[in-house]
Amino acid sequence: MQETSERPYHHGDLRRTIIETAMDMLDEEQGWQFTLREVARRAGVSHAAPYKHFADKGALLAEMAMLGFDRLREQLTAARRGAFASHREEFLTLAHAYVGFGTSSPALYRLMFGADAGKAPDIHSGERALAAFGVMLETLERSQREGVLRKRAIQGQATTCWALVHGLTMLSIGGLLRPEKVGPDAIEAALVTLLEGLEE
Amino acid sequence: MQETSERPYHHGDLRRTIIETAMDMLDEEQGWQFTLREVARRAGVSHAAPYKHFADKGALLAEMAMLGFDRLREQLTAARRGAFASHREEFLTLAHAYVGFGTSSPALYRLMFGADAGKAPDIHSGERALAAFGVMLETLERSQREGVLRKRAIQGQATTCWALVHGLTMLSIGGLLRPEKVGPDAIEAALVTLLEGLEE
DNA sequence: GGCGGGATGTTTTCGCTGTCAACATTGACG
DNA sequence: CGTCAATGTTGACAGCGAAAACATCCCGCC
Repeated sequence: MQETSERPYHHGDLRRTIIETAMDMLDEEQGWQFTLREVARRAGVSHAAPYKHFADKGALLAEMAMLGFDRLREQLTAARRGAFASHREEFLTLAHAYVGFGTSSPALYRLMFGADAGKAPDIHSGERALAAFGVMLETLERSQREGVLRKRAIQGQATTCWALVHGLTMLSIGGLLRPEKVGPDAIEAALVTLLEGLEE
Repeated sequence: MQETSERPYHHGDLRRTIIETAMDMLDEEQGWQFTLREVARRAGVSHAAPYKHFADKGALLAEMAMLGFDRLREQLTAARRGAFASHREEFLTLAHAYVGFGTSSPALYRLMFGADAGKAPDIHSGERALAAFGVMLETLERSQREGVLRKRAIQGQATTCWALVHGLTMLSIGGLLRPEKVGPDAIEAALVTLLEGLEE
């Protein structure tokens, strides 16, 4: 009854296991400096096994980034599902969901927008990333159609929102928006200020 | 007349040379994956020489990030020196200088705000970094004193500005604000929208 | 039923890296 | 003039990403 060596030669679902293990390490190490060999070790396979599923480490990171965009989209659509008293409340909820995603998965968020992601040419043009951005854009468009926002080029307004929220997220991740530095409600204040610039 | 071996045993100013070489490679490789050994090679010294000046690669990167904050401060103060027709013009000039710094030194900017920088605990609390942030803060405070802005907590307004500008810079660096994607004046539009939220 | 090939995993090997320790050279200061 | 600290060099070590050669297994086809 020696079950230590029961492991079959083929893992069965290594690709998924590798991604999950790598995701765990991304969180633990707060960065993607983790070793592909260590991922393999944790997954219980030889150090070269991952190369049967990913051309190189960059390919694995790219896949992880995509997964990040999927999760972001899910989290945003989930946040939008509620009933809102006002456009303003809806906007704020969505924005907080976005920032919350980043602060609860800081390393993943950084990976999604990092320089390495930019090297894989179309990470941000792929439909999985665009779907996430789309959630924000739709909400904005609807608000504009209903006359709550100034009628300006929607792209400009979307850029403004996105940049502000992205900036808040990044700064927050970096620990630069801690309450003792910028006050307790800095994020909320920033979002409200943005709204007042957007609204009529 | 063999001047190849004229090199003295001691370099004379290796610390500076290493930093400059590393800065060059930071630009070329669009990231800080460059090799310490390659830096040494280019500097014409042995592969271990850098360790006489930097405890490890992280220490070199931290010093480079500090240098980045120095440059940012210089660029911002330089931009502020002109004469401005309005507070609005001054603000826009400053903001463009900030974004311009980031887009003309993308890898350096990323390094300054990257996760690795966050590991060296006080990179963003050191006076060199705070001096850069201070330029923006001063300008904002002056505008508020002169009654151009809503009188709200200055920290909240500063956070808003900083987050928006930081976000614009990051997105721009990532190539996500290219004119064919978000229109030609997206950055300008975002800044104006922000101003309208800040102003009375 | 068996067999052959493609997918998946392992082992081995390579060059390279960051870091360290031991040693060499030099200039400054007693 | 001698010695010491700062600075540079050489050589070593373990670990890494990647590729090549080899092993195992599952699946469809005869």
